[in-house]
This record gives sequence, structure tokens and C-alpha cells, in this order.
Amino acid sequence: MAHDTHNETCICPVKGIIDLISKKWALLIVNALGNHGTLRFMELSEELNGISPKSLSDTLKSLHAEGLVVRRSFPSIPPRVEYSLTDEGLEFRNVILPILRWASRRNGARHHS
Amino acid sequence: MAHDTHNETCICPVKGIIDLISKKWALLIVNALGNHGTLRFMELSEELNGISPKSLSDTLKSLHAEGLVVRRSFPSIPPRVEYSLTDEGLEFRNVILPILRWASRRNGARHHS
DNA sequence: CCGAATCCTGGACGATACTG
DNA sequence: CAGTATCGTCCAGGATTCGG
Repeated sequence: MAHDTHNETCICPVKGIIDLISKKWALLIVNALGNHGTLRFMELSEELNGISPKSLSDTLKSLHAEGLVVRRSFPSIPPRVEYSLTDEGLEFRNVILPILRWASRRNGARHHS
Repeated sequence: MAHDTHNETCICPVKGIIDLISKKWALLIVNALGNHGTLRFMELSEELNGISPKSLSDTLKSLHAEGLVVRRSFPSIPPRVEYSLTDEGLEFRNVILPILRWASRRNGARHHS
């Protein structure tokens, strides 16, 4: 047993999202998809500098499971898989944008060597 | 390789905050402090259902290191230590509030059937 | 070439006991 | 009361390999 097997009680409305937010790349993925509308796996890989394929894949699955991201695969050769935000994903993006903006302005400001 | 294992270049303005956000309890602590203004260690403990002293202590240190939380200790017996948000902490709280609200409304909604 | 599946490790998190 | 010390567990995430 361990972490949160049964914790559906108190603060749990936000728990799913906290778990998501806690993923290192989730916000940046959502933001990237928000910026570009639709991106392929590789494009996301390049957009998010330094992410490993597994992390990207995992995070995309989580985002998909939460209903924030759509995955569309085209049976072509070479295969083509496109990711984009659902309506909820767009809402989510709107609520996280202030954070990203605030964070970058803040760090930009203190960026003094 | 061995070149830029540490991609401190592009998305890094937000990295510190992402690390913070990634902490399981950080948002809830900030929110609690925002709601109550000032809380003691024990009060936070009770407010955040199920957090361990170590996690609380760790997260408070991170928040303090990021300049979002103030720690004031009174040399009384028994000891009294109060935590509250800095100005930046308040700003931070303002940008995370939409997330928490959105998350709880969203989950509240889908818990409905 | 695109993307998923496997393996492994660091560190986050929890439980408990203990000190000033 | 306010933490620290210690120990153990678990999982995110990086490196790598595999399938198509």
C-alpha cells in the first residue's frame, strides 16, 4: 500500500489535476498543443527540448486519459499520429497560461547574473 | 554526447516553478495560506489532510527558497512558527486559483451521475 | 523514419520515532 | 509545538531497444 489508494474524500476534486500538473512536462505539452493546434509526436519532441520519448508518450497518455488531449492516428506509411487539445484541454490551457506567463516574466526579471 | 545534458536554455524560465508545481502539496499549501493569511505548522498539517511532517517541512522549505512563503518564528514556549505568503506568493496564488477552481468544478461536474 | 515497450535509477513521499 | 532523523517504498522520467 502506499500513496493514495483510497483518497477520494477531501481535496480530491483537484487530485487528478494535481497529479497531472505534477507531471514535469504536462503543462508544456498542453501549451505547445495550444500554440500549434495540432502536432505530431516528433514535432512535440522537438518543441519540448530534452524530453524522452517515453516521458512524452506517458504524459500524452495521461493527458488523454484525463480527456484533455485527442490522439488521431493515420494508417499511412510512414505512420502519422497527431495530437491536439480537446475542449477541456483548451479550458485547461487557459487556466495554466497565467502561470507560465507569470513564471517566465518573474524569472526573466531576476535573470540577472 | 556530453554536450548539453542540461538544457538550461529555452523553456527554463519556467523550470523552477514547474518543479514547485510538481510537488504534490505545494499548490494546496499556497492555497491554504492564501485562504487563512497565516498558519502555524500544525494548522497546516490539519488543513492538508494526510500530509506527513516531513513532506510539509520539505515543501515549505522549497516554497521559502522560491521566495513565495515567509517563515516567522517566535521564541516562546511552546514554540510558535507562522507561515504566510510573500507578495510573490500572493501573485502565485492568484495564478493557480483558476486551476484549482476549474479542477474542482470539472470534477464536481463529472462526479455527478 | 515514427512511435511504443522495456529496464533502471534518483528522488519524492509516507510512517514513525525522537529532540529542543 | 515544531520540526529533524531515519528508513523504506514507489513511481516519474531518462536511456535504450524494439516493432512497423
